[in-house]
Amino acid sequence: MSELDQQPRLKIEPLGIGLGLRQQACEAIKRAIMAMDIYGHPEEIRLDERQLSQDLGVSRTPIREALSVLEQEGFVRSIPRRGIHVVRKSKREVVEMIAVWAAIESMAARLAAPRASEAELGELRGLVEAFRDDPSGQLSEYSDANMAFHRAIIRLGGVELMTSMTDMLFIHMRAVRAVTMTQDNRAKRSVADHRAIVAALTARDPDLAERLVREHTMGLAAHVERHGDFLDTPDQRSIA
Amino acid sequence: MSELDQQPRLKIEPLGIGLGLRQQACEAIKRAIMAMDIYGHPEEIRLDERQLSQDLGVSRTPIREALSVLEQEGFVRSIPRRGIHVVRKSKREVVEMIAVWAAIESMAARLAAPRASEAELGELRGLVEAFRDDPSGQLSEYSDANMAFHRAIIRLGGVELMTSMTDMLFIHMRAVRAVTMTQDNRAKRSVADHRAIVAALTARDPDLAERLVREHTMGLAAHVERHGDFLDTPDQRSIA
DNA sequence: TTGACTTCTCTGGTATACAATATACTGAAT
DNA sequence: ATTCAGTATATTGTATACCAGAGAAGTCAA
Repeated sequence: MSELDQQPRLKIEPLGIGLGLRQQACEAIKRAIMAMDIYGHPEEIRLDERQLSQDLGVSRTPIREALSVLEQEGFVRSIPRRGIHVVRKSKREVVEMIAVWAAIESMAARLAAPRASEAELGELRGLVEAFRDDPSGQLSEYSDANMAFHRAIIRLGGVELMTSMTDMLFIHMRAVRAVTMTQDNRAKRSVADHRAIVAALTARDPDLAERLVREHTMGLAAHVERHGDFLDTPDQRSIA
Repeated sequence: MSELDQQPRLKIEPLGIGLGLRQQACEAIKRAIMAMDIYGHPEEIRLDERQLSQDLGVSRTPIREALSVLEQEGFVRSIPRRGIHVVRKSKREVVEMIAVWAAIESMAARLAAPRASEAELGELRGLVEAFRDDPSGQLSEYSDANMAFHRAIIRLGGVELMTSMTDMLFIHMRAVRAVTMTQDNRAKRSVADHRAIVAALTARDPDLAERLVREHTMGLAAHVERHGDFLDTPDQRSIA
């Protein structure tokens, strides 16, 4: 076994092969979907299997399998003979996703309060204090740090399933984050909430940590409920 | 439009057509997986695409797409040129699923406390009181009623995403339920817990309802943590 | 002029054929 | 006898060809 270390082995990356063409197509399409601003233009975004297949240079078969996965993940919706289109989450769906997120993260915070090491809490504190002053100027950076903070709390809960499930939710909410962050001076208040959450975790208070996380995230849900009408202004009747 | 009503039209169900052959295959395979006792025999359960295709009478293409979905849902795992096998959830994975379930259901209970109508609470009470005496004799029936109770609470939360997400978790835990129910006189204590939960909801106490649901379900998680070693006795090294 | 019917085309759904790879078995050489 | 290598087979991954259904447009009749 020790030969593995001294072996030069020119670590060539299994580029393309070995990972399955389906996963590549899946990732590529997912990136393409996230790259475009779904909520920017109001018309339906349709996906053509043949177009995608010749764009990616592969056959339709892996494209279709990738689209199956994406449909299962909720990114696209396939109507039998009508086409495949990118789903546009309605306000209600976004609010529901935030509620599930709040449920999971608050439980994670409860679990994290006794579990987290001092070092982990230190990292968490670093994520918050980097934007202790008004983050309004660097909203994009703060948005990333914000997500990193919440993901860190969930990770500290020690339940990997929570991490994977919320990661999927976060991907969906990626397009919504930026907009909500700009409204209503939420970024500034967010920092204060985060500091209180870290304090509760440092005090090893599960009940308080759980409550703060829940109220913080459910506050976002209420905010989207009030000001998130832009999500389904065009027509959610076309989907429903 | 009124002609549609008087049209005899022999309402034939779109059996096979109209729903997509993929979904049918997906459902069929899922049912087959759930039908067999996964944790009964220790050997790996392998699935052969061609076998499935000729069993179901369709080509391999829809089978493959169905398996893609099932893999995404966590029922099967596909190793590139090695085959597809049914996943056997490890004890850790089951405990994590229960923890996520607890997170979601406790939040649902919190939301349900102010929302639920008296009629809905009455139905809930009916589910509990049907087994007010010792349910040890009818464990199978009680197991179903137990699941119905928890699903009802989550439904009362009013967040549909919670229902769909936990339904997926429940499907996975279906094989585990029966075993855990028989151990340690859990069924009897379960009834008492459920009655307390209904009382908290009836009293419109969100905090108490949340706490009771959480402690009840996390108690199950702790129970599986202690006595659920049968889940990965054979070899979870073959997967990991 | 308008409405209904027919046809054409575009799209996704399905099936089959082909290619690549991993495993297992067999043979030979040491 | 044991081990290594090569080949064969089995199984999955990919591509292409074909089919069916839905929508739109055009034409004919009232």
